[in-house]
Amino acid sequence: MRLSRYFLPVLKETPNEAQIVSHRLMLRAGLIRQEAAGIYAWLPLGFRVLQKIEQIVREEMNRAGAIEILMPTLQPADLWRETGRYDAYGPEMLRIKDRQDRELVYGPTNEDMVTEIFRAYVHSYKALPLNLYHTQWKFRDEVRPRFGVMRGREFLMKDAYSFDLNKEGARRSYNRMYVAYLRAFSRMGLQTIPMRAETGPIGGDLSHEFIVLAETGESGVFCHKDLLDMPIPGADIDFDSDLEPIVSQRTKLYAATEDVHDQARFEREVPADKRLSARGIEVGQIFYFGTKYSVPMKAVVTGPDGRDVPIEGGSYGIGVSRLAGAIIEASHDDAGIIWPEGVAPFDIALINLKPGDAKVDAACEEIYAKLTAAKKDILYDDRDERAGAKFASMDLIGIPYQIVVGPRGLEKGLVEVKVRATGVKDEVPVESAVARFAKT
RNA sequence: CGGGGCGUAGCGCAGUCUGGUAGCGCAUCUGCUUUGGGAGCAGAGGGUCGCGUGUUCAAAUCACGCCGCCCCGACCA
Repeated sequence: MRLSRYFLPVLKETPNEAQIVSHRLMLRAGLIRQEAAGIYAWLPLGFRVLQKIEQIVREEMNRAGAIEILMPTLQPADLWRETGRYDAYGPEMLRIKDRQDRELVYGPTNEDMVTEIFRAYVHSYKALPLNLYHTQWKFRDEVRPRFGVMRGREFLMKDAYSFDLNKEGARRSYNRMYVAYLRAFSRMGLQTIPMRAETGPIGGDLSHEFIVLAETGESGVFCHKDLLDMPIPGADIDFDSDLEPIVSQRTKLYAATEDVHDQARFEREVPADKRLSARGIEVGQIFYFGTKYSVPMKAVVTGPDGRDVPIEGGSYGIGVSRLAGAIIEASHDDAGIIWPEGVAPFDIALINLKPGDAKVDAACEEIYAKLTAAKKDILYDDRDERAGAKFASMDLIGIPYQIVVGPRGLEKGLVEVKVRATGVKDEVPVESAVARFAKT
């Protein structure tokens, strides 16, 4: 993409509504535009990041055996009356009437609807386990939206729903999501720690929040430091195998958010030098809720013994739009965003320091063409701007690598390759710059 | 929803207390000079001062009402 033809409205100054660093940087780097309290438009660069995050989540969900669908944002109110949630959900749920006076809600979540879909088609235990998911916009009319996309009212969420014949099956489904989440967040450059979470009226120990440690996190968190060094399961992990060892290796160590934190137990179970008290951002939550929806909605399957049983369910959410903010909170410096490679809007920034100079233009065009042919996404700054302005905006938008091409270096046949995260710069011949990125 | 704050050009702000024909910086446009870490000079364009009602000869400024946004708390992907 040539920057001269792109739409990248970067701001030199910070709009005064933004207080936390991720919000400030998202506005300054031209990722989002606020349209109302807690409601944002995604500009080209931000939309690319959102799509990268969504795609990683999709790949890991598919790998874990979940099946993608797409449910609507608007849902009939009657569906919510079946489970009693129409009244229970409260003013956080946006209620709408259409021209025929039919009642609709803008979905804050999809347990009711997915259960409706399930019961319409699935009647045998042989079809289980089943896990259906989608990534769709949600609306929750938060009392106090804040921190940009970190706590918006409209937000993009991946939500998955598992259906199993019994508790043992549900546990296996839960474990699959647990492992898939570890992998997904890791691919986004995030270190997450699964922590025990509130489970609601169903109880049990089957709910975890996935927490990213960050100073600006909304909740206090407490855990065993060894959780920071746990290996992430590889792409070759067999999701049909028994995942319990991977899960219990973590769950046996203390980890809790302040909501469920037990200081006495923390001190009893964790040696003093292993105790970590910090702040964190919740980027995902998984939980098992049993027959909470299947009973009222009569989502039953016929078991091997010929009797109908309500399915055992779980749901699993990832805040896709929130992740864009959370990643920035976890990865930035004074100059701007530092995108991890997996979610960067472009792979490489190509900076032409002197557009109009035949040799510099030719070198840039060659690099641009070759790396594009190598399937790299390049943001080519071909604008007629001063060098300083180009460096500053590329640092701000945080593309992981910069290739800087100017007349001074080209005299010696060299271009500069800069790593955004470390600031390390190498002067290398054009061919090696291309080779360095074309091979991976 | 309780408490606090803000709304003046695309962005950041001054002007409001003490009413008198709306200003600064950045950005934008034109020209010249510059050109390896957010350039300089000269010129230009851009505002029903959030909206409404009232007070007044006169309202960004005073009064009342409304709307929007931000921050702190109670609640949540």
